[in-house]
Amino acid sequence: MTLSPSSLIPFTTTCVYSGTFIPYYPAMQKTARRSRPAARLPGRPREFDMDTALDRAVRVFRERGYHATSIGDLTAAMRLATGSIYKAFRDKHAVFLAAFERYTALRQQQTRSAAARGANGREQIRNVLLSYVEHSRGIEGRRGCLVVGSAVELSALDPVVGARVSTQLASNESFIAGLIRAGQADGSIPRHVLADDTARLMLCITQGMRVVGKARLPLDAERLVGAAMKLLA
Amino acid sequence: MTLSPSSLIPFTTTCVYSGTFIPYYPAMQKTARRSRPAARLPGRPREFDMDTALDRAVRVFRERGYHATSIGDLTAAMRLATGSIYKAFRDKHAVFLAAFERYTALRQQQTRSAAARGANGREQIRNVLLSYVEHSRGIEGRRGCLVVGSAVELSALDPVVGARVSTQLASNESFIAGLIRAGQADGSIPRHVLADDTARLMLCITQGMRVVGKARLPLDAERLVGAAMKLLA
DNA sequence: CAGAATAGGGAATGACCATTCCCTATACCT
DNA sequence: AGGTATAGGGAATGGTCATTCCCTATTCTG
Repeated sequence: MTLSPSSLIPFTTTCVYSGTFIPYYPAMQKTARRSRPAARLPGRPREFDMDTALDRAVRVFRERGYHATSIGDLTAAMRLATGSIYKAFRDKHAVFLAAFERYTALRQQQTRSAAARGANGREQIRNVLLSYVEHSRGIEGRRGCLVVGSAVELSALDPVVGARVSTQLASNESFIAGLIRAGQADGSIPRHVLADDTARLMLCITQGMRVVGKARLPLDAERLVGAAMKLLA
Repeated sequence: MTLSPSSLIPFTTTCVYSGTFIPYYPAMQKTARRSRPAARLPGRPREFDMDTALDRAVRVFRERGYHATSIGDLTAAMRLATGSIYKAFRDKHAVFLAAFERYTALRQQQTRSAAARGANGREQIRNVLLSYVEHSRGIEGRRGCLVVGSAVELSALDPVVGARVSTQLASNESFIAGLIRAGQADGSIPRHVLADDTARLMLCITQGMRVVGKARLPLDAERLVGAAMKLLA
């Protein structure tokens, strides 16, 4: 699969992934929306755990990006044979999208639970920022963020991934905006703070930390967040 | 040229580009450090303009990244035949490095000249931030930043590019730190502002804007920079 | 136990890509 | 004009990659 040749404007790409995304999964098992225990599907049951396999795919895609990851890299990381991958996913692109979903679901969970540990809006934002620094630092930071990676490597070439990335960023931003407004309601953040502008700026800060962390510059959580909290003054 | 397979830690890559970087350029012409007019080098002179060709390469690499850019994409963009590219550069990697240098030189120039239009440290920083937003917005923003792209796509896989990226980010950061200190000296920025911490945070902001802009979220210069200037309060 | 349906695994396939080869063209020098 | 040195350009090459094929294995149904 090749995504298309050069020039960006006019965007004359003959892109395969233009239409609505259909989550394929040939004979998807275990994701049944039925009541538990899930009614057995016909045929031999899948032997590997989908989430475990996707976690491994996530790791490779985070480290190598989309284009530098070969099916061979995926078979090694996911511990599946070529045929098995193509039995479970339409193609490499589908593996990537599934990995992306898995990644964002886990990250969203981590961010929300960091926020939940704060007593008021202000502390919740501080915790979210601290959590971002921790994920952008050291080994974890070097591994990279799949959203940032997709934004940079694929947004302009692949409309499907581009849409997912935008959705994810918008969701992150509005989560922060919500925390700011909550803080204004509970009195921990002054009324004169512009929630939307500040949230967008904080989105830039968090995504920027992932870039800086990937480039191995050291990030100090207390110092960085300490400075950033001025935005809520 | 393939950069290496999977796992990041331990980083067992057999990377070709580990050693010191030698700027190759087989029979580099015109970059002669001699006095003008440059003494003619032996053989047929190069017909194309190196900077023009590199600007075109920069554009492709910004839009498509390193791995998704084929030699065919480069020949089309640079308007050179395959053989001519390999006559002028060792390989694709060398084209990329030359393009990277060209890009960072131009960007540095643009940023410094934006700063120069400010009357004091505070206004210089405002101008730098405004300039970053303008470059991260719209068509230019969608085209992306080669430094951010390299950080995300190559830093972990390619030590040579990784080092260049880190150097560039560090240079951007210390430029900002310098402006903060200048502002404190000229009285436009309070003494209690922590120059280094604030500069690092502003580095995150600028790099984050490139990510957000690449994902096509709209960026409003006045609103974003208005919020960011609180960091200098 | 036969049949249907799907998973596991690995070899085969066809396309594409980075790089090299080689022939031609153009400069300078004597 | 002949020699040397390099550039221009495009065809040939060898390797890699995504994808398909096909054979085997395992489950459920009747």
